[in-house]
Amino acid sequence: MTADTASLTASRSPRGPRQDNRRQPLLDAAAALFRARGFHAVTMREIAKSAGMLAGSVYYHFPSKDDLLVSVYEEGVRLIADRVEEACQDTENPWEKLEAACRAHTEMLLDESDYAQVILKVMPEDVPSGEEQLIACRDGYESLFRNLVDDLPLAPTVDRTMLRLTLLGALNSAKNWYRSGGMPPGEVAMKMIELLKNPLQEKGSRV
Amino acid sequence: MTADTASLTASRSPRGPRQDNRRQPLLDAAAALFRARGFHAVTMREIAKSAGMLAGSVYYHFPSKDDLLVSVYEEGVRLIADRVEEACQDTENPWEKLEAACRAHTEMLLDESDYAQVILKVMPEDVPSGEEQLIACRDGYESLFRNLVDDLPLAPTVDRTMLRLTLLGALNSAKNWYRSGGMPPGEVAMKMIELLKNPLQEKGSRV
DNA sequence: TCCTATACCAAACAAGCGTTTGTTTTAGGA
DNA sequence: TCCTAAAACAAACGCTTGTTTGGTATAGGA
Repeated sequence: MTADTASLTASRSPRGPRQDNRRQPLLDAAAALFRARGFHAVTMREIAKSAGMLAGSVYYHFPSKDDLLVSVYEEGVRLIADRVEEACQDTENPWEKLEAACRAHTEMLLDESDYAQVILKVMPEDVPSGEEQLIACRDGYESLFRNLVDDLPLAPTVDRTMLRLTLLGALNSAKNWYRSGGMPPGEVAMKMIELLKNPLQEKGSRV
Repeated sequence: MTADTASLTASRSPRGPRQDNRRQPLLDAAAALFRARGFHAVTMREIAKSAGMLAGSVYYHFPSKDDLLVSVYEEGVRLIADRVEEACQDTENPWEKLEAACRAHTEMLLDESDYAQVILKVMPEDVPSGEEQLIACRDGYESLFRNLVDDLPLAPTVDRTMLRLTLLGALNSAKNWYRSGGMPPGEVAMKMIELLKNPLQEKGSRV
């Protein structure tokens, strides 16, 4: 029983004692550092030290710094995508679906996950050897929002692509000014959506 | 006469022959490289080579890589601010002022100036020794948009700070997807403003 | 023409980088 | 208890980095 669960938990080779138990702390450390300072400014020695080991030891778990970043990035997209998809399932109303998705998206990017925040800090072109992989990963996530916007009942003049890009651009930019302790991230998302939904001038406004 | 114009053209010391005639090409080369690849990914040797000199020679014009970046960044803010302020002066209408500003802003960031695009690519925290300087510089520019939004006749429920952040965030994010040859940058700006001004649902829409 | 500050080159510097190598510790299965 | 694979260390590798140094061509003012 214990042997079974152990072998199922292991991610690579079923043989030998303790498998990959330090891989996750290493990813965590890398995620925190990449998010805070970007890909090029972080060294393997820093990542290793933050996980309690030496630089050379990292190469037992990851073949290169680029590969480590790709793993962090993909985990980040996975986490935020899971969370957003889950949030969408609470309602059938297209607007409420989009709002829930934007709340979840913004909460992940502003507050909760170093992994998700790496997506905003590290650009695919920063990592030439993994650029295509990162772009594909990010595009896959964004297609989620494309579907949500496509399902919206909108005035026929509205450009849905531009709406999606405007909305995501505005939400993602919040990481440049957001400080925890003030308005919660979910409220940031809702306020931005309200700005887009409602007209800026009152119907009967004077002047 | 020629002596007078020469001494006025010189930017630093009025004594001695040919003054700083290679400083500008150096800044141009740095701007192009920083914009394309970011601060940490670009080396002094690349910048020097792109300007037709050797790495050590750059230090005759700039005391450090950080200082070089700060000079490029400040020049970028100066260029975009001048252009935006100029664009605002063509009208007295608050909405038209903001629209002209956003058009100019977006044109600079998407098309015209390597210097201006450095502002989006390089984050102040990438350059610790110049962080405060860059932040102050950027904040000064953004206060321009604060004034423009403050002058808008808006419904009293509209949060003007959030509107400014949403608008600028959306405009700036266009550099992530914009490709020249398609929609012109000015139109991108106008479409985003229209999305914010007008309601997304038609007044009498069914469903 | 001589002089001086300008503007660069050529070469090196120390430090730090990502990565490799060979060895050692460690823990579980037999 | 012994064995084996996992997972780490310690040290070095070759290379690149930002920067410094000392020397040199150059061009205008006197």
